[in-house]
Amino acid sequence: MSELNAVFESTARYFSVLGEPTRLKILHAICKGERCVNDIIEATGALQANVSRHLGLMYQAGVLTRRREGTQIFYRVADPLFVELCRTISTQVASRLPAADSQAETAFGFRA
Amino acid sequence: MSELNAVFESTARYFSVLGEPTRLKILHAICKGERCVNDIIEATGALQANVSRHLGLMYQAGVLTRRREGTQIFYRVADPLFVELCRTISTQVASRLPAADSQAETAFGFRA
DNA sequence: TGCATATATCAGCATTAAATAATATACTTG
DNA sequence: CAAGTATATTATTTAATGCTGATATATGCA
Repeated sequence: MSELNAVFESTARYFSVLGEPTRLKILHAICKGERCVNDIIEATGALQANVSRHLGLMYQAGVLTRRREGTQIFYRVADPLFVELCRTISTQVASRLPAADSQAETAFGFRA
Repeated sequence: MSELNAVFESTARYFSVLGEPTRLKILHAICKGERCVNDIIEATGALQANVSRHLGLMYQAGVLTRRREGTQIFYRVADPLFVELCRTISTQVASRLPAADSQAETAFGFRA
């Protein structure tokens, strides 16, 4: 029974990875295919150090995958499940948002 | 483009609801069927006030559903999807946990 | 070898968000 | 009124974020 606590805490940490706007922005930026860090920086408008930290965090959590090509590194979502997850939740969440319904459909490539 | 930020923030808040060990413990406690608050308090070992707050939080987030019967209130998971979600993630997460594999199968009623 | 580019990492700081505990109080129903 | 829950308050603590800036690593190219 007590060992389950470890599972709960790890799982919580996992969900927390997805519980941050900037990281969702990053996921959104690469949900249609891999992108190099520079592209992600531009897409999110965040600072390089911050983007790198978030990418490293998501990579370690197993949400993202890396691939090096020359001097740049391409990130992609490890499992399509994550994107679908974000899409599902964001669609449901957006349906409760005032007058943001139209935008919901563009998040995470819904029907894009 | 800027309105998407609202979606990202709401979605992040949503995932954050699942990103807390005590709340996952609560979900685990009621994943097989509805439970009254007292049962949940016992199952989690948390204080009544805290449990109530977590329950209220998850209820408002749309994760839980309420039902009153006399003086007690029964909570249940709003959508089986959530439980499956937790099960999926916790199973994957637990597979990386040292020597906790056996426990993973009991979390959120996996193969129970 | 040496330099430039792309990315990662680290440190320090200010701010904010959230959790917990503890306690008290209010509400609802029988 | 009693039992079961919800809510509110306060204090404390923990942790995450962003920013700035500096530094480190890896690759490619001259």
